[in-house]
Amino acid sequence: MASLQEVARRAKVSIATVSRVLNHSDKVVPDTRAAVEQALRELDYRPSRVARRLRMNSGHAHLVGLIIPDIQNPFYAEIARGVEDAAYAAKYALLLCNSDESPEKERFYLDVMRDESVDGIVLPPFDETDVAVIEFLKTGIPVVCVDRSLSKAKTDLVEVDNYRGALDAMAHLIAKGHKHIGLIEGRAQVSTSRERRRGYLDALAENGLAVRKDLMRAGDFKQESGRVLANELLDLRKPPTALFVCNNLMTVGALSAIHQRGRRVPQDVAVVGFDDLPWAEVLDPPPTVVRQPAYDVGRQAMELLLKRIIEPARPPVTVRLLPELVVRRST
Amino acid sequence: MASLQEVARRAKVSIATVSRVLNHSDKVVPDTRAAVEQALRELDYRPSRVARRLRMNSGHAHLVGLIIPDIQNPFYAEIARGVEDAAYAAKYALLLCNSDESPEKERFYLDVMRDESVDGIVLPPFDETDVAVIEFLKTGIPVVCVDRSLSKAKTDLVEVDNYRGALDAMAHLIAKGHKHIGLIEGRAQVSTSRERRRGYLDALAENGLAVRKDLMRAGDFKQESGRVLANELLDLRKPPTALFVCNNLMTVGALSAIHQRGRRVPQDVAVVGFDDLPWAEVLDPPPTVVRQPAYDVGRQAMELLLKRIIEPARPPVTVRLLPELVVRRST
DNA sequence: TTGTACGCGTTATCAC
DNA sequence: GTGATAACGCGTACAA
Repeated sequence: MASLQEVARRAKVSIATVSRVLNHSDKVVPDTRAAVEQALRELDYRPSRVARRLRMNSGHAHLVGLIIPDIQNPFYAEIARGVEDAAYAAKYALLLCNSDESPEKERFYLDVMRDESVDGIVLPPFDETDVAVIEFLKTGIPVVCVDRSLSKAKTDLVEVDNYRGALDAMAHLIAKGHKHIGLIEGRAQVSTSRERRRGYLDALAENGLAVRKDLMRAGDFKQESGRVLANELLDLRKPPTALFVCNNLMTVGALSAIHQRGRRVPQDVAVVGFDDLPWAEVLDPPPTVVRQPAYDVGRQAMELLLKRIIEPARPPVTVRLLPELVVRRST
Repeated sequence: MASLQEVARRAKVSIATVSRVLNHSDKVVPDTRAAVEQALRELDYRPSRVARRLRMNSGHAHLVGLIIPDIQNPFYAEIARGVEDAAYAAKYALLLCNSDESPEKERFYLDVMRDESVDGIVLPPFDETDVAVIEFLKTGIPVVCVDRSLSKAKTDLVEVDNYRGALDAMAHLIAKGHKHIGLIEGRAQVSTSRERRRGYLDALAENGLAVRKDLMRAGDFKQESGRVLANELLDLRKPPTALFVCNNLMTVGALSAIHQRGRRVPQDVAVVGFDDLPWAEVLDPPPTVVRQPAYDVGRQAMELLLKRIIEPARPPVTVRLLPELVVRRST
């Protein structure tokens, strides 16, 4: 744990000189430079990121935060991976936190980010009006939203065309002849939910299909709610012949509910999910899904963040990526 | 971003007094305390974790590191979740990094941990002789190993009884009448691989079954290697009738290879995996696995770490958790 | 080209 | 009880 002081002493120079050979490699004569470098090596010197961060105003921490709702959700894990890869490529470290879809945890970690003086953060806001995030913007620390957007603030944003994805999913189901399609959506206040629901409704309307309110259920993005809501739907007097399930975990829940009832997919009920599932090929059945390019979402978000750290005043940009319908055997 | 200075000025006291009302709530008369607290509120003061960390020697960062090989692997995601929950409960933030089973990335993040002066780290070492981790121990920053152990250093450790797990898996297969059991293991230098292989061999020996070297293959813990090695084994002149696959991702790879060849599980080949798989009930077939209590591994590791942070000199302890054979329909 | 000295925001040790 | 003040390790004007 050698400090600049000790290195300077050993090299018989001042700390300023040591600092100079470390940073702006300018103006230092080869001789002293060599001496300093040797001392550096001998003491195995490593600069303290903490002291550096305290000294520099901001944008030099080489540390960014990522707050995701659930690290065990493969969709977010993939985003995290994209962010991580881009961060690592730029030699940035990542303060990764798990908000558990809980505003309190989100707020706690947002505070940590601020108190740690990170260079920026990326996160999917809890919902469209996430006050904790809005509040955080005041710190001036750059924020890039991913997946979900904020309604009353403009930040950099990387999202997927959820409306288009829902349209594709519904078109596919309708082409298969389904007229009664159940919707299992997520929390209504989340931008992705709103867009997917809009796609569901528009697809119905454009194809002259009636909207049945009893076929529309809202869950919480978790597996259990997919199970429960699928059961509710299938218990209906006039059950749907197909399900459009708006995220990966709820799709698994729905699938397992259908299995448990001894019904067959897709013969008895067809299912289209949102988000691809890992190991889709060994699922029973391999599910048809709207695949989101989650890795790219993360990667591009991090790249946007790096640009903004360098140039804080640049106008916010929105990157909208295209989802892709992957037809497998659940439809 | 108000500092102690500004709060002090506003409350017309010294920074020492402000610091006192914040920390040791001792010795400060109600009047001044009230004034300070009001200033604190008005300025929305938040202490800088960075400055605090620079000042305090160690053990007060309220920040710990977690380095895992692959955040997209559900086993590690579950460990991470356990660590995270225990950390959050103690109001610690987590610097979570993804080493990608790469020694260089591991070293980079280890350096970050050191340079950030974290209070401690938890990680599964790359292998038994992981030099980067051994080196890191010299910093004096507490290290808790999870899942995998170090052969030439004693640290706190939370592991699973891998030998017992392998024994159970093999006993199950042997009871089903299998005599030619293929082994797909991970990198040999990893403690978990060694133990599982030992279980495999001992089970064979104890049941008077011959060891066939051609039935033993080593992969890299990733899905692709499971696929490739399963194919190699099934291509054998005398292929195994059952597979013992030593981690989750390789199990998925093996399963998909078998599917692709049009063979049935378990009729043509039985499969036991190590590590449970999420959504096992919707897999085809639901796999029989040796389930590791990954969440508890993470939780207990973090609890061990917290204890060590408080009491750095306590003797290292090893916690060994029991795995559980979950019999489903792949055997 | 190199060295001195200050400040970043804390905590802690002294005096008063 | 409270207030100066000295660190912690670093970057950088400014002086030499």
